[in-house]
Amino acid sequence: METRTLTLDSPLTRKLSAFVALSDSDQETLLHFYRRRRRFQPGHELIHEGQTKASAYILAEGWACSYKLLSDGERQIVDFQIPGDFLGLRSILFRTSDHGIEAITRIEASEVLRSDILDAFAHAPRLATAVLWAASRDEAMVVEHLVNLGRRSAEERMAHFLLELGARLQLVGLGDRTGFDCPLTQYHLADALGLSAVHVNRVLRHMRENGLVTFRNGRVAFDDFARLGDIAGFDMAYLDQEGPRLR
Amino acid sequence: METRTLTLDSPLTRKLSAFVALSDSDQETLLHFYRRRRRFQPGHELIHEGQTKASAYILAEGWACSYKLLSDGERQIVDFQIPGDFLGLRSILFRTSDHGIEAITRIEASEVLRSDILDAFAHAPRLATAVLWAASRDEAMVVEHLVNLGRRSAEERMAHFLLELGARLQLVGLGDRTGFDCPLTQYHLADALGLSAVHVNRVLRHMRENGLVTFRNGRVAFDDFARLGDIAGFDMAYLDQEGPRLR
DNA sequence: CGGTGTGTTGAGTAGACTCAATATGCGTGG
DNA sequence: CCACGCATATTGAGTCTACTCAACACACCG
Repeated sequence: METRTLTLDSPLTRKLSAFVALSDSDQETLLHFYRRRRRFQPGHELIHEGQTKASAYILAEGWACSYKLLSDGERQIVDFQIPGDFLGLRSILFRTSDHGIEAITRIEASEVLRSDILDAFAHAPRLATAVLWAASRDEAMVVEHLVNLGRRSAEERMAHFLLELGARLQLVGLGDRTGFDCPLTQYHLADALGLSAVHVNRVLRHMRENGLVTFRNGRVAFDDFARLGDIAGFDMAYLDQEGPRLR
Repeated sequence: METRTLTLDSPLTRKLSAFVALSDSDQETLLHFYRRRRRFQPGHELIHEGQTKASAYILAEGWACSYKLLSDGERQIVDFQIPGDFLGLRSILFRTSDHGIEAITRIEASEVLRSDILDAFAHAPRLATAVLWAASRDEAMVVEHLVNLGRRSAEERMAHFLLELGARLQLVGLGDRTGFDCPLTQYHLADALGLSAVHVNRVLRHMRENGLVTFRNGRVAFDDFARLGDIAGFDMAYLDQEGPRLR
């Protein structure tokens, strides 16, 4: 029954395989993405907004975030990236990057050149479909984030955000129902949730005092998972990943 | 110099050609997408949130919007679709649709089945790359919308939204520097911008009285394009479409 | 000619913001 | 080992943006 001879257990291979059945040759092509392993310090800007010729990366270790800057100096964090995530895809598909990407912790990542991607698509066409699928799942997360900003109160946003992050981390084995380790500052939360840092602090205090969730010393602890889900209206359907759909 | 014998001038062909040079055979495959022409009344729900087995559509005429509903009955409009736009791609890539799509005006659209897409990707692999490219451009718009909701004031949001819509309509010949015809109600604007309908009304009045823009009787008139762009911090780089990039 | 959808305006409220001061923790250099 | 600086977290006070509720205007349509 087992037709695969290769069992490449990289996070990316696993992620893409969730959408499209990849042949051995497809998987071998993917290997090329892991040739250029890099290491970056916290705060390092991997991709600069407006940069031309940018690379993409596959995150192996640590946290990063993608963001856009506004003319008045404020910033909006679009998404956080955790181990296994692809990062900066749009910045290689387009001439100039429409967003910046910054390391939050010390990170390890494989640099993927524009030519790596395009060659891969040319030699292993199914990869293009697989990447489209993965990119669409990322887009679904951005859309949910957008709903969060547009129609939810500060506390609902926070609840939703922490639950989504928790769910994503669980998928890669970095958290469980009780909580997860989290290197983000309240400024990161503010920039992601469209709030002021001061208000983030107040909201966190309120939620802690109400026995919902405790964010302290780099750890998020879910004190009442069920009630948190109620407040957030958290569905999780959009994070859905199921077995290979295309043979 | 001209290697193409086919000149299929559909909006979608033009859009995809902006990213990837399509062969005659690719373009012929695309033709299959136009077999099932449909017509829908205003308010018709083309895709229901949570629907399984949904189709996608290519919009030929009229306006539509994609949205998500919240448990309390509110809705957040994620994007508006205008002629030439692809609509509901994520709803066929995933088992269940994470968003709804509704006709705003009477519309004409070609229904694209899941199998149409997947067959096309199998027979004309470059199409998968082209669609990935187009989907990424759409994602860039969603990201800019997200920034709008997270970090801009009501007036800035409105300015940015109207300018973006104007720019997109210009690309398909449905508007110019002076303005464009717009079938949206103030409720649509409210649901898109994360504001209450009452506040949308006030903001529009304020902008009209300040000689910025006039939205009346189904027409948006830019009274001071430059100042509007200043207020919005409108860049337009993310809408960028240039000649074929991949041969 | 009344009903329904849309737009308009006023009055009062509340959630989130800004400014400002004060902790707390950590790394570096003396 | 202590002192200092810097980043982050916390709390208070006052303000403002955008919201809710409510009333009314206008147009289109059956």
